[in-house]
Amino acid sequence: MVTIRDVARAARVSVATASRALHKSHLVAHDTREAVRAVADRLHYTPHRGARSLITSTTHSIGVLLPDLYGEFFSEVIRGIDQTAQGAGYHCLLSSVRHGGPTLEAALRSMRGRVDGLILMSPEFTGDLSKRALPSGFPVVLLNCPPSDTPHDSIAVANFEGARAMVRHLAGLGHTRIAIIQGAEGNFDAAERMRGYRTALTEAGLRFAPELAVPGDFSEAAGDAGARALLRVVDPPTAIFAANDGMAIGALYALRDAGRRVPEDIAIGGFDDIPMARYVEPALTSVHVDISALGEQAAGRLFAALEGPLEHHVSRATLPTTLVVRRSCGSRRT
Amino acid sequence: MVTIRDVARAARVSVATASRALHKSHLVAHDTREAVRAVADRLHYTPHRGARSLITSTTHSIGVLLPDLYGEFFSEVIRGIDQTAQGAGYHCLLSSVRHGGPTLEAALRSMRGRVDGLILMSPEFTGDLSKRALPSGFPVVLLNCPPSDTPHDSIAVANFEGARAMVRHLAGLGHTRIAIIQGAEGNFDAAERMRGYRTALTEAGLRFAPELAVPGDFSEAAGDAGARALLRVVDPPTAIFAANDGMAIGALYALRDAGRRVPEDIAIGGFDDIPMARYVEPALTSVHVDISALGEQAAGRLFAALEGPLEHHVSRATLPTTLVVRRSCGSRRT
DNA sequence: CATCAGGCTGTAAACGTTTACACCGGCTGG
DNA sequence: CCAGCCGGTGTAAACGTTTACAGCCTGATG
Repeated sequence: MVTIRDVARAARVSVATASRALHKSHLVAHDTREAVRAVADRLHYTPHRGARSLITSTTHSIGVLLPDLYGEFFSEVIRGIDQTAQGAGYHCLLSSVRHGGPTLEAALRSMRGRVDGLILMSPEFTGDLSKRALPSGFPVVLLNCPPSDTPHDSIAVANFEGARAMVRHLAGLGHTRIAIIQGAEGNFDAAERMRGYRTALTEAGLRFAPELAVPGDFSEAAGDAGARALLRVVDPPTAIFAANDGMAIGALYALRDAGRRVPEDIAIGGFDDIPMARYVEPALTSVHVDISALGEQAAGRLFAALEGPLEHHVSRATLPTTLVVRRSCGSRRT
Repeated sequence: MVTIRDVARAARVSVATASRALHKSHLVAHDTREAVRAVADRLHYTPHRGARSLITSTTHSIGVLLPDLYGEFFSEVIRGIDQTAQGAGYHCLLSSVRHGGPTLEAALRSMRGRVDGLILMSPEFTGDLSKRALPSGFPVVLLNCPPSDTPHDSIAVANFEGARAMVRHLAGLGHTRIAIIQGAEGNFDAAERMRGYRTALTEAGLRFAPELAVPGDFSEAAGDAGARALLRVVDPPTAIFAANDGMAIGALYALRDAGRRVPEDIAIGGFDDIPMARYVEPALTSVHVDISALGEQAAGRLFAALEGPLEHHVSRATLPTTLVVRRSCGSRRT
């Protein structure tokens, strides 16, 4: 391994000068600087990050903690984060907290000392984190986490408003029996979408019917099963709001299989507006979320906190959603 | 920040004993060890990774370099890698090499000194990497990269065999005008699938017709456009092989829009077998790839090289694919 | 001419670990 | 009773950086 000492020796300067030439350039004479840089280049010198971080107590990396990774949702989030991080000269240390695996706290511990800040996405996160696992004042941005009293920035998708808009739209089309296939149990996004559903029902003067709210877990299979269950209730729904597009597509499959026409017999709406939504048959009405923007903003907030930790006050942002009407809800052709 | 000195002082032992108590436990008396650990716990001590890596010249992280992140393909790969890495006590430093962004070499440089090994996925990778950007002997596993003469392990999906099996199947159903919607230009996966397509044609006694090979880029929109183009050729195809499922779904959309029935008028096959494939209408015949296994195996190979660098010889593995026949190709109902 | 400023460079001390080496008892075996 | 071993512990040196401090030289100012 070639160290800065080797560079200094080869360039016939001291290590101090070498170090300065490489990144505090204004303190060193022009010729010396160029000479050192040439030598460093020739020797393929790369500074040892560990040693540097020992001195500066900074790593130029951020940690990204996600729940189990699946679907294009996460790759979009990661893309947004990574893009912003690269722009700021940071690296992303990624870790997923799987259900069976090590706990959130263990994951946090293992990241301590490796990262300057953290983006934590944990829709099932219950709240009391920073107390134990993190140095107080450690920069953290919460992504789609349930609100908590911890003093951290947070960014979330407007789940409530999006779901509400969808259900309001369905009600506006004259539906009175509107069902929901819910997201995963204990999931914050799922809970918020459910809340939006109920609120929209009330606002439309409709009563919440427990038999029209079936459980799900965001998978296509759950949408399939959910739709089948809904077809069996005594006074079946004329519209179904699936808490994400995957389940909506599963539901489409089940309805087709049962001989129901969409949207003529029954309307369907999803959530997320994944790219595929407009290509299924019928094209899926959904709630559009700019997922990579979610990642970008989270990273952006984190870097803001990192670069200027002065006068930082906790912010809670919400990423807006927009209703995208296509054929599956029957309002008009798109 | 609480250091090992603090722990040592609080436990009334030397730093050496403290250090040993924490991970070379057999060298220290039972009581001392427990005492030190209790203190470390109470103080929330976490070792400074930089300092440790300075001594051991090891980081316990691996770098993961991916092309632009999109679709569920990548989140699956990452999932597989991360899972294996966590099992081995490693972290993943993730970076994507975007088209407009910094070059592959820059990305490699920025990872130097931060990671013990590297997983590089770059279907457009041209070959001459290790020479300059990496210390020689640095453990690298290549994922879906074009074969090169660099002395690195590599793992790839059996693109050629999968595509060949698909096209052979279509030919076996009696189709003689079989088209392909190709993957991205310059992409190795795409090229291999194309090669499988041509080989299968030849094996079936069919002639390659250039007008039946339209370009694409793995996106739904490209599948849409590709299918429309294919409908316009003078003697249109009776079967289409789309180089991935996204394009196949785009093609389904276009065909439906043009009033063609699938599979009665025209058969369709995809590649990847994404979860959604079985839920579209008609259910999509595809080539199944266990994507997360790809990541797992890559990580596995890397750790094998890291833990025991002795007697390591370059290996090239191929992840098998299986043809999944569903309704879209018309052979039978599933 | 003496002094001083300021640009440039070098010396050496830190940062938090791990570990080679030395040390110190107490026990065993001759 | 002594030599030697061994389990348990401490001291201090390394790892590769950054940076405070000091020093040197040149040129300008009094």
